[in-house]
Amino acid sequence: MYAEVAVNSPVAQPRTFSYAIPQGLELEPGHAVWVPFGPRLVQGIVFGVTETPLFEDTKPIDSLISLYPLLAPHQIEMARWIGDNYLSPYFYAASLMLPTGFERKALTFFCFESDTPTPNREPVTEKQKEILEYIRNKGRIESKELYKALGKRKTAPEIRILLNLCMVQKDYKTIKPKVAPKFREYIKLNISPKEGKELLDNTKPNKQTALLQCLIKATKPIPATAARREFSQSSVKTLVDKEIISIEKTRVHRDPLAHYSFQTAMPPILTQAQETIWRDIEADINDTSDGAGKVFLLHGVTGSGKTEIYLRALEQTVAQGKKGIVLVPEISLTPQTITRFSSRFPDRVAVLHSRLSPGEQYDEWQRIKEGLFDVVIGSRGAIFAPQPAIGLIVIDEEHEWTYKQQEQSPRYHSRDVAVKLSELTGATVILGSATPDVSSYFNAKSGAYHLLELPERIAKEAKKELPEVELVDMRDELKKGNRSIFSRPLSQAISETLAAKEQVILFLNRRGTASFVQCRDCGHVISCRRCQVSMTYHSAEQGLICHQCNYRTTVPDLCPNCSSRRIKFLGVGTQKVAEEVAKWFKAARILRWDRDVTKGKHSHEDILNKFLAHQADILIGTQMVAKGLDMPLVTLVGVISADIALHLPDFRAGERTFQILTQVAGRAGRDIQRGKVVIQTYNPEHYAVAAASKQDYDDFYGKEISYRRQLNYPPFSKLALLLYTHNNAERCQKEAQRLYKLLVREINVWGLANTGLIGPSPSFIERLRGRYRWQIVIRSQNPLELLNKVVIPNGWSVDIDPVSLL
DNA sequence: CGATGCCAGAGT
DNA sequence: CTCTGGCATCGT
Repeated sequence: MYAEVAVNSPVAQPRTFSYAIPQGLELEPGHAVWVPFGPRLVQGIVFGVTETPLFEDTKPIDSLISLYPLLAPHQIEMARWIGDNYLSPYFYAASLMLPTGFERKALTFFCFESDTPTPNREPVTEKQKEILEYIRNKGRIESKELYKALGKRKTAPEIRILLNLCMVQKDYKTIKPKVAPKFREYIKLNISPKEGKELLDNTKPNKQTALLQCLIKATKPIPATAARREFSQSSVKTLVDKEIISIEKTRVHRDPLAHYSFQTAMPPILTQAQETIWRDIEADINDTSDGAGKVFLLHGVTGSGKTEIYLRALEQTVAQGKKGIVLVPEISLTPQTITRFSSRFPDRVAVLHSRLSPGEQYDEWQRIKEGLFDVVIGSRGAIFAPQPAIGLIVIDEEHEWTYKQQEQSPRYHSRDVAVKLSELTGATVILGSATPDVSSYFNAKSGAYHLLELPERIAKEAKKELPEVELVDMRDELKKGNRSIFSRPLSQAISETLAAKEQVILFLNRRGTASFVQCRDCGHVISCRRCQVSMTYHSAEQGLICHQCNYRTTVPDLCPNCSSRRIKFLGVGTQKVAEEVAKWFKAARILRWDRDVTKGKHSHEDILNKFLAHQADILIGTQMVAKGLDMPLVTLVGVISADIALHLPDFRAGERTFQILTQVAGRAGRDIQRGKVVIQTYNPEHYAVAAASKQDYDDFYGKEISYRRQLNYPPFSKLALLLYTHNNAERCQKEAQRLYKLLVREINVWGLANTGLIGPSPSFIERLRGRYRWQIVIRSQNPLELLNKVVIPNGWSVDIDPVSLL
């Protein structure tokens, strides 16, 4: 029998490699194994078992890593799908689903075998004798150590000859896993309490008897470390030697929720609106026939009760004997959120996210696989939790781009993985958002997903109303001589709110560093006439560059729109805003919340708690302040500038702006007070800003989707972003141009008329960590058509369905 | 990824 | 001619 194995190596070409299964080894798909690969031993995952090999000259599998398969059959299917669709090696795709710390390496050793060459041919050279002598002295030596001592360049080829002559032998040693189960030693009494008491009565009191006394009285197991500390090492050891006590190792679980306690909560009664959509979801959860589950897109404004629907759906799923996975954005994984879920499923909730320690991740994974949890709640990667019998997947705030892995090789999107998972397992999927991703909404409208709407906030009285939004045209402010970053309506509103002892959030959408160029009089932004994206100012070249098509131009002296001379480079950060606030509102206590001040593990929590406790009046921050957190005392939200994200050279700029403005506006007045939102902008007439100020998703969607259709952007096409990075600017550009030509040729050869290329052009972030970046975007109905025909050269990264083109 | 092989350029 | 650094290639 033969196994198809995905090996831990970045090879993309053959996706699995064939190995012979040694006699007596029972293998199933999903087993983890060690296999010889090239000159060393690597880890692999068995993807399939066959009678005949797909490759003639197979080597045998070295050994088994896990006694039981680590992956379920549907997970192997998933790994295949991820590998094929995101163009990543199968092993990397599979390792998303493996426990933390699974990946290990094997060391290579050489040992002395014989003085005489076995196929007795040529005499061994002096150099070979020297190496052989060295190895003989050491007996067994690690390859790296040998190379360090004798020089790799000279030694490595000679070693190969010595191996061939059977004078030296090679073997491997696998290093220990980085993460392993944790054990704690407990003391066990080997005699009955009665015998113990008798013993105490007949012995003179000392440390040993004190310990014994303690053990007899104890109601729960006593850890050995505590006993040694309390009563001395030797007394414990002596009692062990006398066989009165023994030390037992017990597996302990590193539990991220160990320090929380939850009160059981009862489900509230659903509102009429909730009840209506609930029936659709309930029907699909109860439908246990084979085939894919439905994908629901739950579009509901902030405070409309989406979470209660998720909880209901989870309860129904559990009632069907199945389990659920809930994804929330990393930033929302607060005690608030976890409590909400845990109080409905006491002790049945596992959490999984990257801020847990490796040990915690490992233990949660193990226990999830054992089926101990009804609900797994976590961030992006939790979609791969080994939850048995998945019946429901919830993705909250589905429009969030943290669900897309961007930085590392399987550049997957959790939403798309969830949809595939539903296909494989029949699980129901609920995607929830107040501002759905345009592509998701399109899918829902076109019938691929099922659209459910919750149009109203569910609360009493004033709370039910959405906040009042005021758009402030900053051009008017300038005309009236106000040059500060606060418009008069905003500074007045801040004063009033502070006077009422309520809280303010100031939001600044500041991402990246490059500025855009804007006319101070008419608000006109210089943009590329071919791509309709704003052009970026580059100080090095003192000019403007389009990051989509590399079109270059100089900064005009006069505004092309109104001929004003007042053309400015724009860009203000949270730091600057904080300084200004301090200057203008001297009495206000200010708190900043952005990436600069959230380095530590609990810093998010600390800042939030401080603000919730009203130890600050004004919270100034970036995206983080916009997320779905309840801050009851906040009655004013000020958006310093709605425009920065708007002019990023990305076709999703409008969507981003709309989402972030709508989300941040939703922070105001979540309690009894009616909230107020002030949005400052130079583009009050821009559809994304205008729609956000009305909190009107349909209006925004209508305009955005027609723009996408017109310019053939997703969802009307699919994109793939090819990125090349290099230390040398010129080589980077050359390589990008070379691949571009190659791609053009392939498109012509295969007649892929509907495949378009955008670029090559420098990335918006031109240089990152000292490396230059150039990119090419493939745009077609299916970029894989082209990508599967070309071998993407070394050094390029491929991102299918990129979430950003920067 | 890590071993290997090949090539060009520097030092002899 | 050898040594070195930089690469492309290979791996079942």
